[in-house]
Parts: sequence; structure tokens; C-alpha cells
Amino acid sequence: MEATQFEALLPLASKLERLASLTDRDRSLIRSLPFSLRPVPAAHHIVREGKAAPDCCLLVSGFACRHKLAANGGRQIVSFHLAGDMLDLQHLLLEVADHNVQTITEAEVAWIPKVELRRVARESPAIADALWRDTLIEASIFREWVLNVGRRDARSRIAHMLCEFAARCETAGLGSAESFELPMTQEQIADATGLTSVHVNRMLRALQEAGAIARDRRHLRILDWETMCSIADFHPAYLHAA
Amino acid sequence: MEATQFEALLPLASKLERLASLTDRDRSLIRSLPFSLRPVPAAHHIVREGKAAPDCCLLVSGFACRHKLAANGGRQIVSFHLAGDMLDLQHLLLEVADHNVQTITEAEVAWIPKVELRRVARESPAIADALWRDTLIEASIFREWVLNVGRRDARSRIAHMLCEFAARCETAGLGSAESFELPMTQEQIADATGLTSVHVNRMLRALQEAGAIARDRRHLRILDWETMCSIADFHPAYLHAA
DNA sequence: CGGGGGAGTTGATTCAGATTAAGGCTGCCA
DNA sequence: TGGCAGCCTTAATCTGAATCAACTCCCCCG
Repeated sequence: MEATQFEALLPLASKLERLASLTDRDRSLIRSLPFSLRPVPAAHHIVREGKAAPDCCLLVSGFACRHKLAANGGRQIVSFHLAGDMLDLQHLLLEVADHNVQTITEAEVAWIPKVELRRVARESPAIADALWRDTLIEASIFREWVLNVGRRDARSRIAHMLCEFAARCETAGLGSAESFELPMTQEQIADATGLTSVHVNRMLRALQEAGAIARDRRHLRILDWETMCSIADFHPAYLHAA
Repeated sequence: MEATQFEALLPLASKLERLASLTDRDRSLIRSLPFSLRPVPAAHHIVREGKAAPDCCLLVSGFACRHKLAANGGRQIVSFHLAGDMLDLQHLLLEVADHNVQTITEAEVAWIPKVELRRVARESPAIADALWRDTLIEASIFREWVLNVGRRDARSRIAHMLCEFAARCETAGLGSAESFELPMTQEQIADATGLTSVHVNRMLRALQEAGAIARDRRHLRILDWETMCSIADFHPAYLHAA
């Protein structure tokens, strides 16, 4: 638990900066957070359903996802996460994890003791607001996912997932919305959209043949953002990013 | 905006009481909240997507739901609400509504000015915690809905929706989990589960013929809670109710 | 007390997406 | 450098749920 290597907190700091207007005192409070930084290999569980955790984890680099398992063996990914995201803010106030968190790529994770985070939140109303706002935005994204999985056809679902991921990468400063690295496999896209990987493959191909996207290995370019948004039925207001 | 008729805040008060341990000072702070109480007819919009609102609304009696619309004409209900629920806590910190809120039955709604609610949250850490915890639990329910709609078959989806509603009614003190009034139509169940009303009808019938439930008009009895939970793949931990 | 409309029920048909089963590419490690 | 493993691609068949179309039963309202 070293309080060193403050750079690890930068993605979080810049995210909170986007969510509320911070004072210098707020910034130094954030810098005061102790944490322990650990590398995590790809496809590795960080949080397991049913377990309690004394620390909150912050994704410093790499990509992760949350998922839940159904009794029939199905897996549903409920969110993707990138650098700067708190992976289990809910642990701050809820005892037991109701889902799993897993890395997609190699990643670095900073573990911050719950008590410290709550202390900071209590001392700074702005930081408390920012964290709360973050959970509200996350809830908004979940609502959109319910709509996506419940009422859109396969092509729109996948297009929507891609648009959302592109938009979030851009606001987080990880490449542009029109050209970016897609860290997840087609099977993971399937688990996020409620489809099978075979069908995801078909639909990606269809999007490509329609001229909406271009793919090269894990690199994705959105050739026509406008038509892609219209295929996806994507309206970024729900991200509350502005 | 009369501060009278304090009874209207009782469902909220008892809900917050369940979410955090309140002091007498917290209780009198809640009682100090000004609000304006209004009756709302069934099937009436309370909050509209894209609109901003200066007040937060609290459901005092009756039932409501939140929903979003897809470009293809589909409607997805993302949550059901009962007395004591804050229908738009997200408005406390986010400017624009990203979804609609609509009554299912006749209802009474108390409008509480945002500033007052934020004042109370700032003055009492316990109330702030309770409200934040409420939004975290709501997010957990959304995650479960993504799983439900994305990875379970029609029968399980509907059974799950029924179990969840039963459990929530019981903890809110509105009848027992085994026998309760179902306020929504089959079409609304369809919009919540990502199915059509025709298919919902068939699956309800199937659950009935399997001896899991009994229906009489809008009244529902869960005859065998254990098997119903197993059909539904329902594990109430995600409600974080205890 | 009779008529109209919303909700529930039932059956026939169609279709989107699942399942299954191979084959092919790329990168890694022995 | 050759073989293996993971991921992607393609095609054939199958199935759960949608769609379309009546028809019934309440319940409300005149």
C-alpha cells in the first residue's frame, strides 16, 4: 500500500474533473489517496460475484468488463470499462458483489481502501458529487443496454455497442471515435449484445459490406459516423458526457 | 408548494430507514422537505426524455414505470416502481432526462425541489448515503435486467420479472411475495421482458399449467416459491434488500 | 341493459437468430 | 519450422418467438 506513483491516479483525476468542477483542495485530496498498484493478466477475474471486498479498484490501464452468469450457462456482459473507470464503486456502499469483473486485455489496477475513498468523498462535496454522478451515468448506460438487448435487432445492437464504445474512448482521450482499437473478441461482443459469436460475425461483415465500418485485425474504423449512428439508433445524450 | 400533509413522505421515510441507520435529526430533516402533492391518472407521463426538471418526483401511491423508445417503434420498460420510490433521482445531478416515466395505475406524486433535496443530502451524511445506496441498488437491478433480457428464455424472463416484483412489493410492505396484485397488463410485461404480448400470454399460461402460479384477473399467487425461483433463475442477492 | 373498447386468448404462419459443424488464418512456443 | 491453440469465417439446418388474424370476455359508460 504505497502512496507513491501518483501518475496512476491521473485517469481517475481527469475523469472526475470532467464530472464536476474541482478546486485545488479537491485535487490534492485525490492525490492523497493511498493505493496499491498491481498488474493483471488478460482474462483474469478482479471481482467475483458473492464476495465482499475491503478495497475499491480503479482501472489504470487496459480494458475490463463486468458480467453475470445465467443458470442455463449463458453469460451476459453488462458493461465495458476503460482506463479511469472505478470498477466497483458499488462496493463503497453495498456489501456483496452482484456480478463479476474481469480483464479483457492486460491491465493495471489500483486498489484503494474503501474507508479512504469515503473519507475523501465526505471531505469534498465536489468529489462526492462527481462519484455519485458517475454512478448515475453508469445507471443510464445500463438502461440503454436494456433497450439495446431487448428491442433492437442484431445489426443495430452491434452498431450501437460500437458507437458507444467509440464515443467513450474518445471522451476518455483514447483515440478518435472514427478510428480506434477494439480490445474485445467477437465472442465478447456476442456476450454483450445477447447474440452468438457466429451471428456477430455475420453482422460485422454486413456492416462492412454496407460501407459503414472497415476492419483490420482488432482495429476498427467507422467510415460514416452519421449512417452508423442511424443504423445503431445511437443518440449520445444518455452518456451525459457534455 | 405546501409543506403540509407530511404523511405523503412516509413511504420515502421508511425506505430510507431501510437503507441507512437514521438519527432523529435525519428524520426531522426528511420531515422538513417541502413538496407539492398531485394526483396523476393512469397511463400518464410524469417525466419525458429530453426534458429538464427543477423538481424531483416521489411516488407516494400507485405504480409507475420507466421506459425508452427505439427507432424501430419498439418500447422497452426498464423498471417498475412502487410507493416510496424516487422516480428521477438522476435529475438531482444530471440535467436532461434520458428516459420517460409513466404511471401504470392512478397514482399520487410528490414534487420535491432539487435544491431542497440536495440541501438535506448535504446536511446529513446518512441521508446522502441512503440516497446514493438507492441509486446503486437501482443500477444493480438494471444489470440483472440486462442479463434477463439478454440471456434467459421467455419463460424464465417472465418468471424472473414476477419474482422480482413480488420480492420488492413484500419488502416495501405491499402484500406478501406469494400473493399480490399485479398492476401491469400483459403488454407492459412484454415491454419489460423484450417479448410480445401474445408470447407473454402463452408463457403465463404455461407457468399456470405447470402449477407454479395461479391467476385471477389481476391477482397473482405464486404457488411454489422454490420452483418458481428455479424456473426464474432468481437469486434475490442483487436486490441488496437485507 | 345494451353496446363498445380494452385486455386476454388461441391458432397458423413466418422469420430472425441459434445451433452445429467445418475449415482457415495468425501468432506463439517448443 | 512445425504444430497447436484461439479466433475468425462460412454454410446448413433447426427453433423460439414474432407476426397476423380472429375471437372472447369483462368492464365501463351511456
